[in-house]
Amino acid sequence: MKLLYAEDELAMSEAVVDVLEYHKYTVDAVYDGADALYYAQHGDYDGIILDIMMPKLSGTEVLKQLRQSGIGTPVLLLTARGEVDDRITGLDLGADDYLTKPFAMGELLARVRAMLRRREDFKPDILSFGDLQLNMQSYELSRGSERVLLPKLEYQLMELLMRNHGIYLSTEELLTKIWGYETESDAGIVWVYLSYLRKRLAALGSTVELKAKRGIGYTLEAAP
Amino acid sequence: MKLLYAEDELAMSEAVVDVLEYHKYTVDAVYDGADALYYAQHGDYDGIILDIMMPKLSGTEVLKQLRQSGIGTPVLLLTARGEVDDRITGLDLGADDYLTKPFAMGELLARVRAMLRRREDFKPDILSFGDLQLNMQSYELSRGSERVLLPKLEYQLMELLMRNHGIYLSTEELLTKIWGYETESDAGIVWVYLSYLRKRLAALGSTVELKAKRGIGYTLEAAP
DNA sequence: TCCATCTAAGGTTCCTTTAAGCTTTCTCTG
DNA sequence: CAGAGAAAGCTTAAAGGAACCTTAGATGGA
Repeated sequence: MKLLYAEDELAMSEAVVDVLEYHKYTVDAVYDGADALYYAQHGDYDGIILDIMMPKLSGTEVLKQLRQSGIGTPVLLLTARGEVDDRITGLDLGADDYLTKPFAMGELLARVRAMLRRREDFKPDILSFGDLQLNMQSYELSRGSERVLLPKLEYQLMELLMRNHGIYLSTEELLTKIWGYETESDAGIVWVYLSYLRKRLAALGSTVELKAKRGIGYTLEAAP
Repeated sequence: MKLLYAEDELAMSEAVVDVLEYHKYTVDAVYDGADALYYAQHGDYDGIILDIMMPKLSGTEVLKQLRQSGIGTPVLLLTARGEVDDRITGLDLGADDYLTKPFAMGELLARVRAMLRRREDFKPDILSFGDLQLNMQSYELSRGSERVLLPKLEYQLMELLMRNHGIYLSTEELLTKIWGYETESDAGIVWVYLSYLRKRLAALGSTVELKAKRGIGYTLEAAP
């Protein structure tokens, strides 16, 4: 799950990013409204968290322009106490939720989860494919009674592959979807993690194979 | 989906090309009106994006000459604010849509999608011809329960032939459409791949034949 | 100190291309 | 109209290289 977080106050931003990343989200942080708009339009995010008070472009303005350009990514607005008018404006403009500063991290997480769930219509907590189950709460990959706890990146890669089984995802796609829009890493890092995942599949004795197709990409395949 | 994008401002061009390619379009970029016209007439594009203000030949002039030479490829015009007259001219000349600069990338993408959809109506994920099916997501060619996973170039060739069954495609046409407009390879490589495909058809026991017509080209034919 | 992540390097595989020899079809000429 | 020659088309084997894979060890944060 990839989030964009726009907040101009640096200390605040770092704290929130830490918490979100700890909870396995991929987070791109930006520090003003102009960047927020640019990233939201160019990147491929599952959700956006916008502070309202920002340099260059306010959060509400970013939201307005986003919706005008036809981008429906769910947005959570952060409002300072007393900015009630902005809050109302935000909801009118198509925000999915708002949160008043200061807030508890737990509450932010709950709102983010709710926001993402709401959009997906119905998001089960367990993803299945072949003889495998991926628990999205505990990050455990299991086959019958065998189970492993996946590290963050392996989990994200596995989730992406399971959601798109049967469809080939290119190295570049995996790279930008997991490592972020403007990572400096190259294809090699993806190969390393694909290799890690194959090892996991083998260790679990799964019948699921991670297939590569030269020049096309990767996909999961369940042996008969 | 293959797009031609004509824009003289380099920074702008690069940004847009990035976004379009990220969204899986194949993009050829040119930087003046003369090139735009040449490429549009000689290449095979699903859509064309034309800036109006360009060196050598304006976007509207390019559009006019294109339509005069009987090329109906959908065109999206980019107009700077205030060039309203040009915009109207453009629509009269047969542009499919226009977009005023500056624009949001999301909006551009939406317009491009709409433009292509308008022409294509609906694009299925499975191409069928005779007793064959080609799965465009898994790259599998199948006849009943028999199936093969095609390598990239064989797949592209098969897709092209299936889309144009009954129409003869010349060696040069196949070469430029698959290997690209300015490849150094020659006809021989096409023959090699046609031969590979024949082998695939035989292995699947298909009734479909890949016919050659000397000096004309190739097409698929389903035996009764 | 442990664990997740990344870098680097060497190894492997499969796709693409080249090249060469063969067959078929067309055309030109006697 | 027959036959030679040329051009186009066909097939296969094998080289070459890019894409892919794996591992070991470095790095850095908790």
